[in-house]
Amino acid sequence: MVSAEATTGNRHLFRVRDYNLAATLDSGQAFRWRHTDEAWTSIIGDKWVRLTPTEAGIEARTASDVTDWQWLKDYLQVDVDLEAILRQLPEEPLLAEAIQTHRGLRLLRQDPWECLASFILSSTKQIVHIKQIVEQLCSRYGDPVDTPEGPSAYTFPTPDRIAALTEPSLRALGMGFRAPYLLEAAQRVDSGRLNLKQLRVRTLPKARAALMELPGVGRKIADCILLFALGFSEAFPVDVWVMRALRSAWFPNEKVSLPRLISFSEAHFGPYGGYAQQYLFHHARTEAGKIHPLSTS
DNA sequence: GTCCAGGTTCACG
DNA sequence: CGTGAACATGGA
Repeated sequence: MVSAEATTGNRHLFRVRDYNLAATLDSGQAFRWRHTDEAWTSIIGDKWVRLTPTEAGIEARTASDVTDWQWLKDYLQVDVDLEAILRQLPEEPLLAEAIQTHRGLRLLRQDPWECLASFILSSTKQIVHIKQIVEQLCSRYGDPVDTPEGPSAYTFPTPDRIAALTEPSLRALGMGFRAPYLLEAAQRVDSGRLNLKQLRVRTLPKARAALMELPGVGRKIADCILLFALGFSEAFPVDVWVMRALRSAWFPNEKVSLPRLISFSEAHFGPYGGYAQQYLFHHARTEAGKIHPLSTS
């Protein structure tokens, strides 16, 4: 018996409604997706993937034949009941507006190592630049991947590959003071001193504390890994954009410190706060792009 | 040239 | 706990 989704070959249709592919892949949770004529292309694990939104759902295409598509189903989180999650978020104007504007924005389930390494490189960097550095890292130290045609593609380099590098060779990719942080993280993961997969089955505070033992990983970056890779949907990364959104919408003309905003978000947004955070973040960034950078009113 | 970017760390009240 | 400076680099 063949189920509706058991397509063999290099194409597969994920029947899913309410999935905003553009918002999901371009909202700063993953850094390797490229948008070309209606489709999104990236490397997941060791596979080249192209995704196209269609009426029926998401059409996926790979370079070579695939028999089990579970890895991609997990990555995209197509089985998540988004409506049920959104119903559990507080009903407030700014959040409602963000959800309305970017209806169908989802959270991905990424590889923990790639997510950790990428966000170590993210601190005080614009997303466009993070993408550039990540691509440099992959093309220089990743393994080549089969593609249908076009430019060559590479995997995200494994921890042991990066662990064997030197700080200057990483700095040569333009990552600046983040280079020693990435190197140290790679060495700890490679040596087994940090077991990323095991963090999934720990409590959120313990998993967060384990991540924050890494140099260059504070509360915000730790929460990104917890939310985007380890499945902790209550994690709520507070970056500059979310910080501004929280201050303007929840604490207008009040001086609220970052630690207070963090404890507020922890108590206020609940078990799926991470979704609220991602809507607020994406909404803030896209709204900012619509107005002139210098118009502050 | 100036400002800012999905922050973290360290020093100091 | 709260604040301020330093940290590299490049896009706007």
